[in-house]
Parts: sequence; C-alpha cells; structure tokens
Amino acid sequence: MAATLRDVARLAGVSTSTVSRALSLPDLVNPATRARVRTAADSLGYEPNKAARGLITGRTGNIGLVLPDLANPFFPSVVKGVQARARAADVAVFVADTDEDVAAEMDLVRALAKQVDGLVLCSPRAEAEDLKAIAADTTVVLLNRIVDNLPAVVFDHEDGMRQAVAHLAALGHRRIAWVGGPAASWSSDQRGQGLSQASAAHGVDLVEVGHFPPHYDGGMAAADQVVATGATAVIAYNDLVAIGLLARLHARNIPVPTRLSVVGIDDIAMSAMSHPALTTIRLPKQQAGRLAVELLLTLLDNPAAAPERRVLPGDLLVRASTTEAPQ
Amino acid sequence: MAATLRDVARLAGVSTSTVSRALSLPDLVNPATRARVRTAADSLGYEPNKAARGLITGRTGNIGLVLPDLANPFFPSVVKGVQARARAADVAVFVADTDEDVAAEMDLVRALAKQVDGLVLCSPRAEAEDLKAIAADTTVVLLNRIVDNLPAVVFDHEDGMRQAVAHLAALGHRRIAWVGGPAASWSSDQRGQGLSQASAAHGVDLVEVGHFPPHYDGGMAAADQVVATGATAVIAYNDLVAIGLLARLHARNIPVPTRLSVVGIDDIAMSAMSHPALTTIRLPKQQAGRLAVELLLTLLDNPAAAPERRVLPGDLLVRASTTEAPQ
DNA sequence: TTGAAAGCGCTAACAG
DNA sequence: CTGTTAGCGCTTTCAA
Repeated sequence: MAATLRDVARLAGVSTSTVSRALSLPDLVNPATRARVRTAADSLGYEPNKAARGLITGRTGNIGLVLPDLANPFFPSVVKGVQARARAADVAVFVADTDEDVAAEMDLVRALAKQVDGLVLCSPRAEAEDLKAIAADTTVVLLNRIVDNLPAVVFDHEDGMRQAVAHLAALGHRRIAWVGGPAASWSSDQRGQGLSQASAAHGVDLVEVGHFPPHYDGGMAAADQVVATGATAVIAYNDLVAIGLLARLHARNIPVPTRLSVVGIDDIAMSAMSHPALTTIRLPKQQAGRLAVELLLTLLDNPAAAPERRVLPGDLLVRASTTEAPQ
Repeated sequence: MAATLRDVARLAGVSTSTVSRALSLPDLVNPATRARVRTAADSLGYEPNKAARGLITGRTGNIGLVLPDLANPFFPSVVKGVQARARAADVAVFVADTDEDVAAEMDLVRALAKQVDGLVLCSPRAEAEDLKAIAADTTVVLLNRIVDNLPAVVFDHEDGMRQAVAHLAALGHRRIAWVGGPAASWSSDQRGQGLSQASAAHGVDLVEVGHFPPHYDGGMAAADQVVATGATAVIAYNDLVAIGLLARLHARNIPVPTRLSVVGIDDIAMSAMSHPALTTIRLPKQQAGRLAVELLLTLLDNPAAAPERRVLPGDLLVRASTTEAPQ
C-alpha cells in the first residue's frame, strides 16, 4: 500500500541508505542526489514508517499524558497545551484518564511507558516511591507535583494562597475556612500549607474542614461544614468545588458574598459563568502543558541534563463572589 | 534494558519461534513447553515489543480519536467511553483536539492515520468527500456524523427534537426559537431538521436565529436575537450555548423560565448546576464512545464486514428551565 | 510439535 | 559522498 524506502531508492536510482540520509541528514548528501531523492519521495507520497524507525533508533516519536479526570475542566486545558507543543515537534500524544484511581494510574503508566519515549504525569496521585520507580526506567516529567528531584512543572500554590488570603484579609475577614481536595493530592497539600503560612502572617484564623472529592459534589458536601465553622470566607480546593459550595449555599439561602465570601482556584471557564461569578486564582494551565512537553523533549535529546523544575505563578482574579466581611 | 523474545527463548531452552507461539497461539504448542516458556517469560518480566510486532503483522495496537474541542464537556465523556473500551482490548488511544478548525482536523487525521490501526472521528467538521477519502485507506468509524455508508455511531437527534418540541408544545408554547451550532456541524443540521418536522407536526412556529459557536459565548451572542423573535421558548444547539443564553437573559432581567423557557442538548454535568437547572436532552456519550471502539475493533478483525450504523436514543430531562408559556 | 530461515521498513557502522 | 552489510524484535512460512 504505502511506499517504502526501497521504492523511493529504486525510483531515484540510489541505495536505500542514501534515501534515508537524504531525508534525515540532508547535509551528508550531494545536493543533486538529494533533490532527486526528494522528488522521487514526493512523487510516491512516501512517508517513513515510524515503527520501523523506532525499532532501530529506540525512539517512537510518541509521548504519553496521564491525568486524573478529563471531566474536570482543568485537565482539558493542560491537554491542549501538551498537544500544541507536541504537534510542533511532530510527536503524537497518548492520553490516559485514571478516573482519580491510584491503582489504575500506576497500571496505565506502566502500560504506556513501554510504548512511548517519555511521559507527562499530570497531578499524579501515586506514592512518591512509585513515581521514582517509574522515572528510573522512563523519561518522566511531572506536572503539578513535586517528587524529590524529578523534573517538574508546578504552579506556585504558596504564592497563590498568599494572594487569596491577602485579598480576604484586606476585606476584613478574620476567619477563613479551607476545603481541601483529595488526601493524595499534592496540590491540595501545598495549598493547605501555603494557607497556614499566609493566615498566620495575616493574623487570621484558618479552619480546615477536611478532604473532599475535587468536583461539584465535593463542594456540595462541604458547604454545611463550612457554614458551621462560622468563617466569613472560604477557599476551595478548586473552582469545581467552589461552584458546588455556591450551589449548596444558595439552596440554604446563605447569601454569597454578603454573608460568606467564596474563593476558587484554577480559573476554569465555568468560574466566570457562575452566580455570583467566582473570585479565583488563575493558573496558566496550557502553558504548563506546553512547558512540560518542552522539558520532556529536552530531556529526551539530552538524557544527561539535570532535571529542571519550572514554577509558574498564578494570579488572583477578583470577581463577584468575594466582598467585605459582614458587619 | 527490557527482555526480548530471544532472552526468553534462551532461558527456556527453546527457539524464538516457539516462544512466539507459546505466547500468541498457545494451542499450537505442547503444554509442557508452553509452561516452561511462560515461566521464563514471567521471570524476565518479558513484554512483547509492539512496534516490532506491528512491523510484521501490520497492526500497531493503537487507535486514534479526533474531536473538535476537549473544552466542551461533551467530548471528555466520549473520550472516557473510548478509553474504557480500548483499554479492555489492550489498545492505546491517541487523542487529538482540532480546536474546531476544519483544516487542522484533516491534517491531524492524516498524520494519525499512518500510526494507528483505525480512527474514531468524533463530530468531524470535514467535508463528506474528505472523510470518504480517509476511509478509503484507513479503517474509520464516525461518531455523531453520518456520511454515506461509512460505519457510524450517532444519536437520534430527530427523536430528541421531537421530545423537546412535544414537551414545549404540551406547556402551551406556540413559537419556539432554535439557536443552531456551527454551520459545518452535522448534528446541528440534524437537530434543525428534526425541529422543523416536529414543530410542523405540533403546529408550532419555529424561528431559526442562525449559527453560533458551540459554547458559552455563542449563547451570550444569540440571546438578544432570541428575545427579539418573540418566542416563548428556545432550544439551543447544546448545553453550553443554553447556559450562555441563561447568563445573558439573566443580565437583561428576562426571567427564565417564566418569560422564556430554555432547552439544552447533551446533558453535560454543568447543566444540572446552572440557575435555573437546565431542561435538556440527555445523550449517552460514554456509551457512544464505547460503541464506536467496538465497531472499530470488529471492523479491524473482519475488514469484510458490512459497515454498521448504530443509533442511540437520547432522552428528555425536564428541569427548572422550562415551564408553561406565559399568559 | 518444534526449529531454521526469511523478512517487515528502517538506520547505522563501515568501507570505498 | 554513497553503497554494502547487518540487524532492531518479532512473526510466519516451511521443513523436519
């Protein structure tokens, strides 16, 4: 069906190796022959067989992206960033969704690892040890997770939380509730810690109401506990949780923001559409995806390179869900 | 690094061909040797190299999924269905997002086609001719699109629209607006047609307000025109558009549903969270994804099989955004 | 039931 | 600068 290197060689009247070189290392071949080969290749619509090439070079030209849940709008943004950068480098992307299941995550990672040159693990929930084991025999870049000195792209959660607390403190809030995400989530952890520091610095009380699923239902579930803390403001693990909070507060006739201010994190599209629109920390999701691939490609070309870590700042977006503390 | 067939053969004291057979065609090999080979393979943690196998069998064990926009929650659901079914068959999935760009779509499809056994094209915007051309040299299953007799999984849009119109007509609505999606969208077309028929059957006026981008902004943009039609109910291309409508109507102080009833399509998670919650047509998205892979795998195993078409029904979910026609 | 041999499409020494 | 040779890891005739 498809033309092979030999077909091109035959047509151009040269050996297969010359064709191979003319196409991959043009400098090593006489301009005249190079042109002849190119013409032949074009006329046959020749496209190299990646599998065959990979067999010998050991590179597949594919990478894998593993993430917890595509239904959370945070992740599609990351996917877009990853794909954009990958496409530019002519590499294809396997995408795997773990459904927030730690066991499935490791299985998927291991299965993918054998078929790709490298892996981007986005917000992985697995144990640090397991991730290190994977990284020992596959090139891996972490996204939104730090494990020892594995290469990683992360958001500056600490700074984000500082901005959120500063904002609320300036509005007179003295007691802030924190609705955490999954216990296995590194970012939830980071945010919680950043929050502790920032609230100490601002002299406000921080009340943690526990861990909740990182979506709408989690927010619904957390709302009553938040209210019970007596806090005048709440920061949620992410926008989805914040929107769930909003829904439940609305149902209970607790006015936002007049009685309770609500802050989300991520800035997913939906957060601008909620009622009231959500104050949130915008995270450069696509950029993070692009950068992760960038790091991965660098590492693949130069395995000896030191593992890099890139920290991306987030920024506070003030919208209608936060206002001055009551009375 | 990884163990090869030869390593296993050596350890088991047999030839590579025997190992190959013991693992892929166990019946053709003596139970005793088979066991020996299996033990050897396990102890080495042997995993066959897919690329090498593909080189000879012509099958990669990979499929591709191309879709317009992961940021539209409709598509992640499809992805999940596709991945679930693919995983069960031990095939990996390349995912490509075209960003609703027709040209990019064809490029991606062509690029992917060479690296996979088959392709699932979800809601493709390309011309029928182009899709047929692709299908001529790659196994393709269409999802949410019909082109001649290519294999496809589709939703019964006509019936869905009938349900929507019946619902609104029963509530006394006599003039219904339709906000269409992208002009290149097959499903928008189908829905429009279904709507024409259903409204004729129910004796209600249908007013088409044109084509809009299939997301929140599209709904925002369409809202004023919808109001100007004097319709008492509006059906939107999808839930995202419907939610955009809701937002703009809210901003203009036009009460939903008392003054205007709003119906969406898809039943994305967000539609249950909007204010008011959205009446919509639920589409079995994951199931469609699973089915598409199912068809694809069947076709790959039996290329001679007649192209099948599966039609999945949607069902009306009545929520707070629809009520009786005013006065 | 098993092994030897050939070869999928390509790249990478190594000569020339 | 170019051709020859060897082989990546696997499956599949073909004989034995």
